[in-house]
Amino acid sequence: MIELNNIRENHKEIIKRLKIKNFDGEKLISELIDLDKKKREIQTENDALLNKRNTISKEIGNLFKSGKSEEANALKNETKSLNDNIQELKDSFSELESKIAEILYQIPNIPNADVPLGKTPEDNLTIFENGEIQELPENAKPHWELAKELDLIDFDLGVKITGAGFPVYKGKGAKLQRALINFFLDEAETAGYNEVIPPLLVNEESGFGTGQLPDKEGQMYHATEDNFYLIPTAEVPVTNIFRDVIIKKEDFPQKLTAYTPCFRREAGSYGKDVRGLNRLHQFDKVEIVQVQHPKNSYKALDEMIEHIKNLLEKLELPYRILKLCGGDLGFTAAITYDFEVFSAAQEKWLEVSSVSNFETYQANRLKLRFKNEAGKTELAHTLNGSALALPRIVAALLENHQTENGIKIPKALIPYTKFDTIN
RNA sequence: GGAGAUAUGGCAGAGUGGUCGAAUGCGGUAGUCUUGAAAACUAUUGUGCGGCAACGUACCGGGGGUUCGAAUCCCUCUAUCUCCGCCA
Repeated sequence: MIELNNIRENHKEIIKRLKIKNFDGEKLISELIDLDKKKREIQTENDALLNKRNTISKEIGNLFKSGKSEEANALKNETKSLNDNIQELKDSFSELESKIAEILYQIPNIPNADVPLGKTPEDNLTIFENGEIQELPENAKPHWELAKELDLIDFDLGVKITGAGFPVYKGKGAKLQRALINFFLDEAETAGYNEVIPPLLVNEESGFGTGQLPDKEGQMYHATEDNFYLIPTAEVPVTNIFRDVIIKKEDFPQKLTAYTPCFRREAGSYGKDVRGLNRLHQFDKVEIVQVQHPKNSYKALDEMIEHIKNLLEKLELPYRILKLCGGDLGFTAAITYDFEVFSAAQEKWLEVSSVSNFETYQANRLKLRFKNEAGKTELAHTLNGSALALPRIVAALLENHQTENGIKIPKALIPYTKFDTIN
């Protein structure tokens, strides 16, 4: 969430910037400033009372020690009314505090000044395009047909075992998954990321830390018995490694990568868009996460973009990079770049990666800080990106690399699949 | 799942009602000494909130209670450890 200090000092600028996200923060923020002012007044008042009580208590102690119990008992009465007062102030203080928190949770991250204006995905800015969009043979098929014919993925079997959106990968289809995961992890390691294997279920606190909670619990599966959530992305457990951490500045940057399955409920979308691998409830993803000194976070973002470009080029897929417009930007992101690959047989672009800088928004929730040059604690910046999400990559690989003799595996991937064709 | 024990600063570890934000040791930082380093010595060294600051205030696993006053007493939750059971 946004830092209260920042809102106190720059509320006009913040309201203006939030408009890029099509978020009207005027009312909430003025309410916030009001509550904050009241809260500080109460604290000052209460601190003075507490000070008084502490002083008196000490005196009582001393009096008892020197045997003057009558005087001590007289003082006791004095603290009675003080305590009533203190309790009252304490109550209104915590009430104000929770009201403030509640409002802060409702305000999205401030978009970077560089974020383009716009309301819908159509307004996203294509900033880069690479790779030939190849001519496919006349009888080119979409991936769900290819997957069925080649017996790579069994969607119906998944329906039987669990439900729609939980496919079963078989034979070379399963091996292709494993190959991609290993390929992505190796590439991330080469780029300096340390691999971790985090839990796939997280507690409530972790959900708050990265911004899935409150309000967005609908996207997550919830194990109510133990109040755990199935992770929608490795971002959640991996970023929460740094919850409540003060890192040494020489430990910057922190670069982690993790392969995990991801679970998304994603209710409410039907039809062609969710066909085959386009949208699943369970899918595999390799995530990259960075914790950075604020000075370097945008450099790190560029580096992450380069990393993902490299992956797509090695997979020989035509892709483009979009800079998300304000309206399409996520709640917690300051800026986001989406990577899309072209699905030849479906004749559309599929999102395969999303790279974001959250600046201090998550760090503030996580209390992820470092000591700056002046010795003060300061919030770090967090970033993450998919590198990459598997299903749509698989879809694009099948569709784009289909030939009359089967599916051709890109050269970079053959050492991992140990086969060069699927037929 | 059953029984018992424990939870204190970066770490180890004292502290069982007031003078405790907390002894001591290790570690960190700065300095003295040294050509330099080590050793030794000296000082300093948690976090949040309010305040320009002085300073005030809160925090001893979390929450609640008793008390004029709680790290210390009571209740409760959670985590860890040991033993038993079960299991991969």
